[in-house]
Amino acid sequence: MAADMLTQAIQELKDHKIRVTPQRQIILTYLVTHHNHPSVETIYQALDTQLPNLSLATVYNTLKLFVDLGIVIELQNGDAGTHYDFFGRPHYHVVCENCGKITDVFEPDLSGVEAKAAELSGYLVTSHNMEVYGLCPDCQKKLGVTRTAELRRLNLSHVD
Amino acid sequence: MAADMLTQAIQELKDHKIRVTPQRQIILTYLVTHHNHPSVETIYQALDTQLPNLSLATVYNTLKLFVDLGIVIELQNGDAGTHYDFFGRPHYHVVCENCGKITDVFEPDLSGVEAKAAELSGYLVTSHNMEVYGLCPDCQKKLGVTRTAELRRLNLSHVD
DNA sequence: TTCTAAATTGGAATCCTTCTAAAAAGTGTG
DNA sequence: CACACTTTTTAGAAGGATTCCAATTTAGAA
Repeated sequence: MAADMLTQAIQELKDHKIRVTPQRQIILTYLVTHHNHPSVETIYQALDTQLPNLSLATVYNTLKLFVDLGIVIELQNGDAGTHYDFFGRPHYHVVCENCGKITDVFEPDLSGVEAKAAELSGYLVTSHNMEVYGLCPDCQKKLGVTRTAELRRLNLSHVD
Repeated sequence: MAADMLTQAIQELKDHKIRVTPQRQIILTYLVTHHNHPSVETIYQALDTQLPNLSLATVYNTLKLFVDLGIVIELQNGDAGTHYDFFGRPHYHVVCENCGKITDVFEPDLSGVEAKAAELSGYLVTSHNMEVYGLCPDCQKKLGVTRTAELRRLNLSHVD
């Protein structure tokens, strides 16, 4: 549950001797309880009432910290700006190339990939990230595409 | 071979009724023959002698076009700026978290992922991208990390 | 060759992100 | 509890990547 993940993540900060400030707790709580893949701006605005003096720089700093710790991951969806996602459980993302929507898919089973990559590249592998692209159900309807029509179209022109 | 991939990619432009301009041909040729995952700036400077009046905007426009067509893919390596890679053969990338180096790994075998993601998300899936992170062999030496030492370190503090 | 839509150019403008210096707030010690 | 020290936050400036724009040029078709 959410509370567990929060305390676990806060413990992670303590383990690394990183100060647990109100800003960090509140940003972390936001991320644990919202799975909308927020941008920096979204987080900043959402927390305006809780932390009226919160600085954008702090949001940036905090997110970078969380990403370095592996608590949070970064994603791009074609919009300007980076989006963030609490990474409590391994999952990957499917991104809509039309509207930018990001959907979680919990079905990793990519465990072998890291070992294989390490073997082939000589890298000391620490993590991986997988992104799948396509059209979300809503956009399929909006654009009136059927699976076959879409496949035909993709073969002839590019998406604007 | 490279020449084949170039003509094939140019044919792709024609099929989509996209004009084959000198700028596009030259940028495409650069990408087909260089596998250094160049940034926009790298491409711009490399082509300065061939196309003295080339505009940065054209490089941006052209790369976006190629990405939309699926000829080229975008990657980030932690540096500022986006890097590009001709996608003649399916492969994925291993990125060094210390120096930003990007290494190709040709061993997809992720074919099932798209179908699975489509099934679980309802998206009409068109492509996917996989990135693996770690420390490249050079940085392992430079930093004097052994596999076990590194794993221990990763458990205790974050990378700066 | 001529015509038209598409592409390119170069510079301004925009927007995301980082930097900086000063103030504020944790943490440990005596 | 006060002190000293370090980390963190803040606000705004600065930086840098990318996009936008109007004017010019060009590719490709008729």
